[in-house]
Amino acid sequence: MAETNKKMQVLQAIVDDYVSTNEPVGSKALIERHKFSVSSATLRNDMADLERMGYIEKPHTSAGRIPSDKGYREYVNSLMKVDTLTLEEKNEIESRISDSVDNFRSILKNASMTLSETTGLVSLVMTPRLADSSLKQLKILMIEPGKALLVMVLSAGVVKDKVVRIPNFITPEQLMQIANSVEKTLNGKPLEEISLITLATSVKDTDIPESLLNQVIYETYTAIKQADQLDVYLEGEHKMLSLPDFQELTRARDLLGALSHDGVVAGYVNEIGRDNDSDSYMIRIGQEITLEGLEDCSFITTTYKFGDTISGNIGVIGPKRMDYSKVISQIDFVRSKLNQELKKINE
Amino acid sequence: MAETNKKMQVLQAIVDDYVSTNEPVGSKALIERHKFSVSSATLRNDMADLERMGYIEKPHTSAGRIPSDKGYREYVNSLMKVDTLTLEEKNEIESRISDSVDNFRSILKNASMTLSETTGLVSLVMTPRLADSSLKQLKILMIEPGKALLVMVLSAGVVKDKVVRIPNFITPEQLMQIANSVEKTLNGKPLEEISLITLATSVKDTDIPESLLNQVIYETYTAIKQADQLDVYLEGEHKMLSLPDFQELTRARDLLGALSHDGVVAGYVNEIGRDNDSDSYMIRIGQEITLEGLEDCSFITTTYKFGDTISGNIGVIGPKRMDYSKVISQIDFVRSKLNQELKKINE
DNA sequence: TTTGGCACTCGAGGAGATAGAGTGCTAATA
DNA sequence: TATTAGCACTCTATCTCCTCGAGTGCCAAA
Repeated sequence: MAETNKKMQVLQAIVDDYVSTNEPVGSKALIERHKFSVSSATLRNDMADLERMGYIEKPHTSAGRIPSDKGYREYVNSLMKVDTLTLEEKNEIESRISDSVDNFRSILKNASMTLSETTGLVSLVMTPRLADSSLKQLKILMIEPGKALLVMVLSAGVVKDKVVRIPNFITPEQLMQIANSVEKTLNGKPLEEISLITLATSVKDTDIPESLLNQVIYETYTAIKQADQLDVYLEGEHKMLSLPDFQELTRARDLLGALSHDGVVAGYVNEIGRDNDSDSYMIRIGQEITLEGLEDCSFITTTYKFGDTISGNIGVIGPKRMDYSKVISQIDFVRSKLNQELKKINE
Repeated sequence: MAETNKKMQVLQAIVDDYVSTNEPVGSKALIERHKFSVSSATLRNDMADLERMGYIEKPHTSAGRIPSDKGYREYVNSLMKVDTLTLEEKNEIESRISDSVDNFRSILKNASMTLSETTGLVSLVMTPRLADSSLKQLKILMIEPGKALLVMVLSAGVVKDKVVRIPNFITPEQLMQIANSVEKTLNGKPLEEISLITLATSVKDTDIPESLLNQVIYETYTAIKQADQLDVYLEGEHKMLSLPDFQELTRARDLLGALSHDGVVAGYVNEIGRDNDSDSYMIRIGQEITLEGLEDCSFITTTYKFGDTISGNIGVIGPKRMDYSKVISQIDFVRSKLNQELKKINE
């Protein structure tokens, strides 16, 4: 066990070095940079073992070693030390975050940009999953004959609206009547429990012709379902081009191509974050990522909170070879500031 | 004059060839591809003249010629022939555009993606400039004590909303009263004419304490001003990496870096499109573009219409070396379909 | 178990050498 | 006077060859 421990120290040193230099690390360089009390030959033996165990690999015979996915995984799980941000870093983040316009979307976008700037990587902030929030208020306003505005206030204060088409000859009074019934039934209902049937029964005892009702009901229903749509703020894609990891332009091309499907990326992040206790970090490394074109990347994501019940994802996408502990602490700080900021607008 | 005409034919051939091959074009290649009834030596003389006149230049002594910015400009202004899309191309565009969700933002985004896909370049679609539209309806809804929702319906059917903070102790009735006064004054007013003073005078004969009024007025004012914000849908940045022009990664980096400031790009496009009669094309080539990092690009933009009065920009950003006439016809078709689609949702 | 020593491997990068496309210029031609 | 053939020259892209050096694995000694 003691010897395993020793080997893990070597692995840790290799990952640290490789992350900071982006060069395959050899036994000699390792001795120089870290004060191991053994010779390079001994280290070579350990490294050969680590390779046999699958933690590291060599690009070619006469090169140093680089961590494998498994190596990174081990590093992330047990080896890396927690990094703390300097005061300047914190101030920088704090001042960036705090000068958002006080509007939900801007705050998220701003948080995403801040995160990308501080990490130098691609950042990702997603709007909250609303499926498990509930409808606090529903208003239907007549805009003009044939058109109405549906305003939904969800729990935790998110507001969504949609212009919907209604029969031309519905009068404002009739609409109001429908609206009142619908509102009464739906207010407070979790979004997921709302179905066409709930809606239809809510208005069945009015004296408005059914043909009129149906269209309004249907439009309302789709509007509610659409409210749940995930938006994603992906920032800093171009920063990947500056990293030594994606200098090969075919790689860079594939990478940016994959990132351009932000919906796909968001869906994936949503997936891996689905049943995760909040506050913890989801980390996916290299081949663990099942998205085409992102096999050389790592995802680090966590959740931010908006109100008591709903939460969204925030994180970064970077090369496998990234400073995991630093990035995690950066995400962590941005996340906490984001939480504060959101709390502010939510009273 | 006839000889100038001849030279211009040569210039046209050079641009055509260079655009399609991306290789400096030499006198011999030119003879082969186009049926000029002269020898390569004669052509060489003409080319030397064209170079003296500034229309073409050579990368180095023993290479062929490439068009200069001035050369492209001449080509675009007078030489290129109008391209027409094939039926398949039209169908492709049409089917893509027509399956948008019927919601303003989605339609614009979808148009942008379609344009990027068909041209293979970066597309750009901006939300309309609303400054010269007017406020058709203003509604203020109480969400909960201390918070209200401001809904603005602008001329041409655009809807904007914003959650605003109001004094805690304002009652729904008081808010309604304020709202009524404000609505009465503002309805129909062009956004530009609305000022804090207009707002303040609109409510001065109510019996609500001024301190309450002020905050509501102020929030309303900023909300209205913010409604004018330009959004931009920039799609397909990564496609630039596939073009032979940006194979040098420093170039690619600069380019994508510049494009990542979508606000700046949008501002620029807005600027050049400001006083332009609709339906015409704004074309900016190479150095004509005053944005850092985009000196090797060209912008082609035009306007789409939403309703009778307001309009937004649509266009592409590509390398100087692009098939101008083809791209223009592609933009044109997408634009016309977009106009149709927007008309549909606007009744 | 560790270490020094040694032969071996392989890629990065530099130095020529060559081919080929293109040019400008001159002198002959219609 | 405009056009053309011919020719010397230029420059880059590409290929091959070579060397350097970091790194390895393994063996034998400590």
